[in-house]
Amino acid sequence: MPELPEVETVVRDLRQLLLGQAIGGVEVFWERTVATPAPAEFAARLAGQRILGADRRGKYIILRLDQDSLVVHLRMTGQLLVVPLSKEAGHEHLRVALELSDSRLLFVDTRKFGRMYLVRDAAQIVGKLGPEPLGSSFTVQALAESLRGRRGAIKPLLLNQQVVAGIGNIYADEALFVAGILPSREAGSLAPAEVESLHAAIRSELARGIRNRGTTLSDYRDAGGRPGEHQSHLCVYGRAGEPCPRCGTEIARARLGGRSSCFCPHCQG
DNA sequence: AGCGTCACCCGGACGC
DNA sequence: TGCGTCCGGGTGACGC
Repeated sequence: MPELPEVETVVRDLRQLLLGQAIGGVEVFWERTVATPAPAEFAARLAGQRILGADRRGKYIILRLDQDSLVVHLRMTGQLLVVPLSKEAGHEHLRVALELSDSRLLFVDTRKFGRMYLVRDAAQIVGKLGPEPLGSSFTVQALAESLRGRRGAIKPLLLNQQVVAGIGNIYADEALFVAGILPSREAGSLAPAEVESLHAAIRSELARGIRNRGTTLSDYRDAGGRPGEHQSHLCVYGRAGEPCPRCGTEIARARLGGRSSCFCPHCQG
């Protein structure tokens, strides 16, 4: 499932593969994948534009074009695949296909959650996101400021993209484990040293995920069709009932804000 | 404003 | 085996 490290990996690949290519024909097989504008306008406006850049903001992929930005969110099961023109285009769960100068860019998405937005300015989609967790504006002070006075649990707050852009369920659980903080802790009650640990853990866990080219739990592939390798490094996510890798206590699971959270009751007590 | 809940999807895991 | 049911993941809409 594409979280920030997977998206970062995809963007790096797209930058290698797509820059300078012009968009030709566009086919939309699942209309709802194109969130804006309507599919007919989407295809007409894309045609003829060149791809000038590929960037990431939070979990959004931004392809910078001559006139517009094509903003893509993969959600759970979306994949952007670059395939040679010579290869036949058919693909299971193919939602959108862009014909380029010397390849095809395919949006494949089994569960149909992923979305594409064609907009003049990417800020229309990503403008309200919080700071990049690996960027210089995400400081200990910025995190402390976001937590101040919050009565809700820390875990759901970490998933709030306006607090920090790009933390998903996997990395939220892992960062809280590394920082030794229970997911149910009241966010505003964290001591300064805990905020500092959490800040460091968020950055180190995301960086580690990127180094491993992302987490592959089921069907994630990067733009070259390869799975990531980070899943074997996870300490608590998806391991309820198994022993904690640090102390051996059984990993527990709880529901917070409608999401499942895995944690070690001893290390995170 | 902040916090919780739900809809959107469907493959896979599970129970019978 | 085959059928039914539930779960999960990110985001935005909605209600309190």
